[in-house]
Amino acid sequence: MKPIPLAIVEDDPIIGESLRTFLGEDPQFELVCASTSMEDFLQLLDIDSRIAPAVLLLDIQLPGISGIEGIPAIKQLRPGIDIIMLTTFEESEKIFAALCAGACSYLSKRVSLVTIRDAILTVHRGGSYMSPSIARKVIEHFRPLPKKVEGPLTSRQKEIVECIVNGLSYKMAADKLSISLDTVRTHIKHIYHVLEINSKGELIRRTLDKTR
Amino acid sequence: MKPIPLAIVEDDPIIGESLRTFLGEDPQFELVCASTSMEDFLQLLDIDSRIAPAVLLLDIQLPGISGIEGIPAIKQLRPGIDIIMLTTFEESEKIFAALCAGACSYLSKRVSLVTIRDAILTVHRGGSYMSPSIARKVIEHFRPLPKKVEGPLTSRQKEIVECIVNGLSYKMAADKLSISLDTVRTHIKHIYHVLEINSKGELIRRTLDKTR
DNA sequence: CTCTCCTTCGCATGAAGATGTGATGTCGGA
DNA sequence: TCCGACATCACATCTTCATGCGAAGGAGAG
Repeated sequence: MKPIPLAIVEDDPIIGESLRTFLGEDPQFELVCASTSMEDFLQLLDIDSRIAPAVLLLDIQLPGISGIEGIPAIKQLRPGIDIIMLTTFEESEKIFAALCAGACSYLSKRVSLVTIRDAILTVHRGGSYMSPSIARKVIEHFRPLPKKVEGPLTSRQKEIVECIVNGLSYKMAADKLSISLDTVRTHIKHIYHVLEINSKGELIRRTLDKTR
Repeated sequence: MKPIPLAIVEDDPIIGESLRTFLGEDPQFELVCASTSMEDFLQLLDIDSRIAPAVLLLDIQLPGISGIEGIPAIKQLRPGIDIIMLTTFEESEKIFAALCAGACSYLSKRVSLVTIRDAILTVHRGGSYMSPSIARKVIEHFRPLPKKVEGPLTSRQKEIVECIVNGLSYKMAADKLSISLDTVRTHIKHIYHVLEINSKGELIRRTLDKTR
């Protein structure tokens, strides 16, 4: 098992030192880089392409460019890198923003070094750490369709629409639903009247807009 | 602290019994309902509106209507309910589908009863349980815009596409852009070739999918 | 300067869609 | 039992699309 190339960006000297010591001595990791600011880190990655950490421990609160703001740049320089955010406080909004920006996990700095070590291993295996509250927020965010705008269409009509939106022609829809082409036409006519539209394009747009 | 009204839908008699016993004896919970099928559970909720569990333990694999399939109906009858999926195997795809459908957490049946109890409490406090692997999938799913898919279209072609997606016919697009109908056709032909599609519908879908 | 890409336009044909009129059969409520 | 909503099918007509072929002028690269 090759050691996991690891990078740390942390401006707090005490926490930084403790991370470097603990993780640096662990043969599972190879500490390839330890910066105290986003600027330094980005410059390092830019000038030396050999520095290719697999996992990055990143302080969310940094002087200058913050951890969150730096994520896009990091991802551009090292697309495959897994980023674990280190947070002093569990500020939901910021952690959430970090996840959106491209972080794949986060940890409170108050957790034990062993936990951090385990988190790195987990992330490197393709997993992710998430606290219950953040997990809930994430779930609810990526599923913003609890209130389904009840379409005034009958169930059969919805089936027709689904076929059309999925790219089927009238003929193909007719085959799929085992009805005649003319019946499909009739349904479409009714649907257009109800929705007050008059083209396939509008139907697709309308449906796609509401679904998501 | 009032006990948390709890419901269980689990067809496995052994697991169901162990859940009912352990959770039923815990004063933190009030077991208001324990069904062995989705059909039974939905009927119960439908005929007796007094049954209002705050948290539902739901087996993902049920005879008849599965746990996942039943979630929308459950949410319709009891919109505020928090659903914890119980899974025998950690089938990523199914768990993911469940989360999409409206579950807010999940647990392997192999975890301890204490863990299940804690999960219920966590979920009821507004949190969520997620395993590392699922957490990672979720994060990556709801953030599908790390690589901005640069449309391989020329600026003129993008104008054409915009017209079409906005519901204009070729004729209307031609008027709007002050070019001839045949020119619009030509552009569309090129666009179709480049995008490897062959219908207006696909163009609209593709464009709408990428934009958001 | 030649070559390629982009934009513009024309013509032609067959397929797909939009829309009107009309008909039959089922099902559930008034 | 009659009516209305829904689903099914047919025929007709006109519009819109998809797609092939061909062509000309301008901008930029080599």
